This record gives sequence, structure tokens and C-alpha cells, in this order.
Amino acid sequence: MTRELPTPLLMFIAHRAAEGSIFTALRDAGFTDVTQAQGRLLAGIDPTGTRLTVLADRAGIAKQTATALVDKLEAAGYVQRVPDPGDGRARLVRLTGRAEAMIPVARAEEQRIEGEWAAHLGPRRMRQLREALTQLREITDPYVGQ
Amino acid sequence: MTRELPTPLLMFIAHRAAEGSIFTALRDAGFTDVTQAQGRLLAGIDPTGTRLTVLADRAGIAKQTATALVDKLEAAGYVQRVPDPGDGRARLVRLTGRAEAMIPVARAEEQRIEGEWAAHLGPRRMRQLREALTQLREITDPYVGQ
DNA sequence: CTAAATTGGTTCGATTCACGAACCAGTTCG
DNA sequence: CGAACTGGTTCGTGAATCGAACCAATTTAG
Repeated sequence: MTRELPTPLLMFIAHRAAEGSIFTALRDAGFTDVTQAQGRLLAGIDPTGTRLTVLADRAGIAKQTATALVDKLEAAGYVQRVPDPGDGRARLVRLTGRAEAMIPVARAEEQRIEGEWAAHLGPRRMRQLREALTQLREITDPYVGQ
Repeated sequence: MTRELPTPLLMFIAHRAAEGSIFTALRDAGFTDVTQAQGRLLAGIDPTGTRLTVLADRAGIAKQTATALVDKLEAAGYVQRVPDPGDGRARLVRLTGRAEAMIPVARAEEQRIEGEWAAHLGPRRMRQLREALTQLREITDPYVGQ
């Protein structure tokens, strides 16, 4: 009999499983040199490029950490830093072709997981889950500015 | 306008906020020398003591990592290792009085968060959220044996 | 009932993650 | 213009993480 676990812990368990699956799928697809922390950062980069501080906020890490992660990603050829035309101080972190090649893989695994979860919960409950989580974001996401 | 985020990411956001709050509450209560990773491990120790490998499984980390974390927790006086009467190889990690003193603080903050979330979602949706997450555990928790 | 395989745990070594503090170069504000 | 702020980097340090190898106790196979 499973005891009642705290809601945040339940989220942790499910999230960890999903992230692990995506990580494994990417590894199996040949992207063996991306770590989970680097992957989380990559996931925050928009198609037009994103500033480092924004990436740090999205991932919930300090900007120094983001600098180090981007350094590695750049060395591995997944991103490049280009000057931000709108602000001389800033630079935009852009995905390279190599990184873009991993997007379909990640998306596919993501879809597979969502499907698996929906199959287990049923469409109604899955929808309820997503609605509740999305609404919860209003009070738990420090980075509401998306 | 917020785009549709993947379900696992939504969980990550909420979980991170909750864990951060509990961590801060503990720090404010004077438990300044416990890190988040150590706290996650502590949370997995039952009142009667728990084996290291079980703790590692619950936290989703390698046993070497658990050894290192328990080393630090033991040095800081939060746990102690006692022989497992049922198995000569094993030892049980037990909470000390100092660690037990932090339980009420963590529980209280946990309750506050659950209450805050329930207030934001409404009781019905909060219940749906917990039910869905609990059911999801059946296919996402590698450590079902609890 | 011994020998082999398994299990609980530790040690070693190396990599990664993470952040405070300090700093520089641009930008914005008064 | 000068002050305050913002985007980013560098430096130094501590924490987390795990593969590999190992030991001791237990369980399993023959």
C-alpha cells in the first residue's frame, strides 16, 4: 500500500521519469555529449535566439552557471553566440544545425510520453492534470514573462 | 500569452517552487547547513531507519552519491549509521534528534504550500491534480516497492 | 555443504553543476 | 554628462554525481 505522498514529490517523480526518457532517447539518437543540465538550457532557446540571462531565468540557475553551460554547448557545436542587434551589451544564444537536428527527436519522445500518460490516465483526467498544472504556474513560475 | 508547455515541464516548475520554499523555510528556522540534495535524501528516511541503497533508489541517485551525502549528513549530526540487525552487510541510516527537529518545520511549510495551491485551484481541481499525479506514479516511479 | 553469484556498502578518481564576489562594457536615467 | 543599472564574463570554491573497482556478508546453485 502506497502512503500519501506530498504533491510536489509526486510531480518530482513524474518529471524525473519524463526527463530521463527524453535524455535517453537523445543519447540513443547519437547525441551522447549533451548532459541533462545542458539539455534543460537548450530547451529554453527560442528559434530566433535568446539572451543568456533569460535562459538562466527559465532554467532557474545563476547566470554564471548559464555562462558555463553555454560555453560547453558552444564548444560542442550546439549553439553559437551572436551579437544582439538591439543591445550592444547583449548577445543572443542561437541553436546551430546540429542542435536543431535533435529537436524532432526530443519532440517525438515528448509526444510519446504525453501519449503514454494520457493512455494511462484517460483523456479526461489527462486534461484535468494539464489544466491544473497550467493554472498552478500562475503562482509557482517566477518567470511569468515567458 | 503563454504558450503550451509540455506537461513534465509544468511539473518541474511547480516542484521547483515548492522545494525552494521548503528549503528556505528550513534555512530561516536555523537549519542552514543542509543542502537541497541532502534534504531530499533526509526526506526518504523512515522513522525506524532506512538502508542506504533504498535511500538512493528513492532519491533516484547512485549509491556512491548517497554514501557521500550520508557522510556529510552524519558529519553535520543529522543522521547516524547503525548496524542492521537483519543483515550483517547492511546498516540503517537513522535520523538524530537534530534532524527530527526539522520535520515539523518542513511539514508545516509543506502544508502551507498544499493549502496555497488548493486555494488557487479550488478544492475540486486540487483533488483531481493529486489523483492524476498519484495514478501517474504507477508508470513513472521506478521505486514502486516503497 | 561448499562454490558461485548476488547484495549492501565504501573508496577512488574525474567530471559537472552551481553560485558568491568581483569586474567590464554598454545602456538608461536623473 | 555622471550615476545607476543591466548583460555577461572570470575566478575561486564547494557540492553533486557517477563509473569502476573493491570488500564483506548473504543467498543461491549444484
